[in-house]
Amino acid sequence: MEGRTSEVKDVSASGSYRLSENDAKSSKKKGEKKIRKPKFAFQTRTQVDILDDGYRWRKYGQKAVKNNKFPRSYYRCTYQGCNVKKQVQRQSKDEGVVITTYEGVHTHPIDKPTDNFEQILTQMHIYPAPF
DNA sequence: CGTGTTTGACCTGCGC
DNA sequence: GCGCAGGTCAAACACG
Repeated sequence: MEGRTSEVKDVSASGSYRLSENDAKSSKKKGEKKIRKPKFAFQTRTQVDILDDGYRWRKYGQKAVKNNKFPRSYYRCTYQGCNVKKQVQRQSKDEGVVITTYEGVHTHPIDKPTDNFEQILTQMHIYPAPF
């Protein structure tokens, strides 16, 4: 299987919901105008968990979750200054359903052209933090 | 040669 | 205080 088999129709419909990001990093100062890291959870209907959104990702770990029978994959952006984290988890009920969670925002242009996925990225840009 | 992937070990927080 | 759970990093290896 080549190419991206990512059907984000579910997301386009109404499968995108933002989660509250609790950045427990700057717990020293209080008046710090620290921007929180927006977290996005995408439900994608794909056969493979390797969702290529156009960015470079480096897997840095794989742990199993109790709620899911399948292990969760942890990815991180390899771009300097772009410490964006991505997590991919497969549904135990439906192997065809993959949950992609993006944490943080990219500070660099895409390195690879994407078809409908680029559209999704545009959508997530429309969905800023609920602040 | 560089990049990315893989697995295990390690660290921290919390519960009891 | 110890154990468990979850999460992260590092070294080595494989591949282009």
